[in-house]
Amino acid sequence: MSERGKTRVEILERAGRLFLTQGYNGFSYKDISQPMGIRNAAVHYHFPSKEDLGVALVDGYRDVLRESTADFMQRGGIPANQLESYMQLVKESFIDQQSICPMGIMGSDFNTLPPQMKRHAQLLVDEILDWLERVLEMGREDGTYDFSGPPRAKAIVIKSILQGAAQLARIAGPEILDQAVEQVRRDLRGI
Amino acid sequence: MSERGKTRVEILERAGRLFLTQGYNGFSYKDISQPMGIRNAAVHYHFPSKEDLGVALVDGYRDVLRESTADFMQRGGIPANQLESYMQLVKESFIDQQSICPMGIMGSDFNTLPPQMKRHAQLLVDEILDWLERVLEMGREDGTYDFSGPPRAKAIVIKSILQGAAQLARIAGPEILDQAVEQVRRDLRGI
DNA sequence: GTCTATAACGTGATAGAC
DNA sequence: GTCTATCACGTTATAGAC
Repeated sequence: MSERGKTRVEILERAGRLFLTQGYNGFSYKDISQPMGIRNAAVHYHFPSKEDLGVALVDGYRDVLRESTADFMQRGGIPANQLESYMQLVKESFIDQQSICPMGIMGSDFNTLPPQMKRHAQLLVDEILDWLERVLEMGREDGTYDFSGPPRAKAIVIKSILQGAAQLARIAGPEILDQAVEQVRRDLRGI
Repeated sequence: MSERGKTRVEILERAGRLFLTQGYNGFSYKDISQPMGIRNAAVHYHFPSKEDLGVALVDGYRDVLRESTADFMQRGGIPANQLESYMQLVKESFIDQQSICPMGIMGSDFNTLPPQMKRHAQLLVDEILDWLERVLEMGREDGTYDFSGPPRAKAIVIKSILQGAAQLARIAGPEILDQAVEQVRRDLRGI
C-alpha cells in the first residue's frame, strides 16, 4: 500500500466524522469518496462492506479508550482527574467536531446495525463501564467522591448523562451539556 | 376520508414504531406500505414528504406529553409519583416495544433531520425539561427530594440518564436501564 | 495491490387513473 | 379524495482493468 495506507486512513477519518455527526444510516460511501476525488467503489476495496467499515470504527474507539486510560494510570493521575478529562473530551468533541458519543449513536441505530458491529459495540460499552466503575470506586475510597449505591450503577448513570446530554444539546443548545457536566460534579461532591 | 382516516392512523402507528426502533434514517416508506398491503406512494398521499411524516410524529409525542402531565395535575398526583410514572413509561416502552426515547433518536440523527423536524424537536425538549424541572422543584419543596444545584440542571441530568441508559441497554442488556432507574431514585433521596 | 466501470436494488417523490 | 404506475436518483456491492 502506498504510504502506509494513506487512503485507508483518510477513509477511516472521514467515515468516523460522518458516523459521529450523522449516524450509521446517515452517511454513504459516496459521502466519503466524493470529497476525496475517488470513486465510490474505491472505498469498497479498503472496506468491502459497510459492516467492515463500521467494525473498524468501533474498534478504533476501543483502542483510543484503552490507550488513554492506560496513559492515565501510568502518569499516576488521581481518579477525579481521569473523569474530568473524559468530561472535557466529551465537551470538546461536541464543540469542535459537532460529535457525540458513539455509544449513543449505536444505541439509537442498534436494531439496524450489522451483526459484527453489534458485538463490538457491546464490548466497547462493557469496557467503558468497567473503566468508569473503577474510577468511581477509587474516587470514593480516596475520599474525593461521595455517592450512594454501587459504583457500577453510578458509572451507568454518569455515562448515560454525558451521552444523553450531548444529544439534547444538539437539539436545544450547547449550554445543556455544560449544565449537565456541572450537575455531575455537584452530585459527586455529595453535598 | 374513509372511517376517520383509518389508513392515516395506521401509517402513523407503524411509522412511530419504526422511528423509535430504527431511527429516522433507518426506515423507508416501503417498510410502512408493504405490511399494510398498499403501494409505496399511497403513503405519500397522506404524508407528502418524509418531513411531514416526521413532524407529525414529533407533534404526537408533544400531545401525549401535554395530555399525560395535565392528567397528573388534575388527579392531584404528588410530584414524586409523576416522575415515577415517567420512569415506568420509559421502562415499559423499552421492554414491550423495544422503543427508546424519541429525543435520543433525534439527537443522534439531528444533523440529517429536515428543518421543520429540528424545530419541533426543540419544542419537545423544552417542554419535557420544563415539566421535569417543575416536578423536581415541587418535590424539593414538599421534602420528597433532596438534591443540590438548580432544578433545571437536575432535570437535564435525569432526562439524559433515562435517554442514555435505554440506548446502552439496547447494546449491553436491559438490566442497565433498571440499574440506572434505581440510581436515580437513590440520588434523589439525597442520602 | 489499487482503483474504475457497472450492476442490482432501494429510496423519496410525482403524475395521473379511478 | 384515495391510491397505482412510474420516475430519477442514491445505495451497497461485484467484476474486472491497470
